[in-house]
Amino acid sequence: MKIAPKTSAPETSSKLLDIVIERLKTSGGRMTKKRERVLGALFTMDRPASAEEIRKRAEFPESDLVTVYRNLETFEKLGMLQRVPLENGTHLFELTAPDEHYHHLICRECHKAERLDICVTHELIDKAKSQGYSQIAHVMEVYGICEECAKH
Amino acid sequence: MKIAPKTSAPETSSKLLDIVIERLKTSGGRMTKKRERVLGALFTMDRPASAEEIRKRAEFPESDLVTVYRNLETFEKLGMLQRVPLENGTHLFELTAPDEHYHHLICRECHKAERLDICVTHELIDKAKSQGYSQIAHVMEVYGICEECAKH
DNA sequence: GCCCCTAATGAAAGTCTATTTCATTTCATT
DNA sequence: AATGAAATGAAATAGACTTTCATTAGGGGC
Repeated sequence: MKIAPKTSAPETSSKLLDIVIERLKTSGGRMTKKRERVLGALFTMDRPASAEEIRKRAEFPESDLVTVYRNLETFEKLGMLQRVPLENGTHLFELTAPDEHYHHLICRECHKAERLDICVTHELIDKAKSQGYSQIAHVMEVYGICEECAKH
Repeated sequence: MKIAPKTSAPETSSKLLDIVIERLKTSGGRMTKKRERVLGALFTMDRPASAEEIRKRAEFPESDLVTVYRNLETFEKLGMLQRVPLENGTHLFELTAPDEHYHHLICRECHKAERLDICVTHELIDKAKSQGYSQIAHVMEVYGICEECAKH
């Protein structure tokens, strides 16, 4: 399956679902029953969730966790799914608008993550404090391919 | 081993090593030969490194990776070590000034991480671009204990 | 210097998220 | 319906990190 390059398509009034389906077709992907259920699960979530939570929400047997992972990977490559890193090295997953990405306020204990609409560190922390969060920590890391690696 | 509360001690001219040792003693910890080697490794690093890299630098046999992890955990609890999350869910580690923390510019390929002195997202990205990084992505997440969890 | 308590270590097994392999099934296009 | 590639299922694997438990060794008190 080839994955389409990330184009900032003109934002029409079509829903996220339509965009996903369109991108899927464009890239040679198919809409299967399982994939529909995973998508459905992602759509009903109001916050990022773990692969395991998504499996349950899609009403898949435990053995189908691998299908969830594979679908998440697909949506990620389509530029419509974001991986939210937790402090323990695991991830939550969430559908996004095309090629968008979000930041979150994440409970260190229950891992509930809620989306934030600001993107500046001290504002984020103020926001967290004002919402009653304690023991606040944050990560902000920039990833990229360095010039040296880009040559190879 | 009890861990001392994070106090912002008045910044004297004492070196980082002295501070680590002092905090260690205060919290009931000991300075062992192995710990000295791990600390030594951390001190000679000019950038965050993986536990495995630290093991090599400390000239430990492979079986002592667990000792590295345990020491990293100790230093982290002392408020003098930061875990830098990578995109793949693993971490790099780096000594920090007491209760400080840093952000980094990390190569998505070789995982080389260099410290940044700015803390605002768009500035970070501009900096990354100006340094020739490509395929730039970043994470900025805020972690904390939510009010609900704090009650339990 | 010697005791003694407790922290730290060593070895090995265990956890857990996530990925890979490969045979089989299923989609969607012709 | 036939066909070729994509998706799935089952099971094994990867890999970072943790835990258990017996043993060793700091370092304060004497």
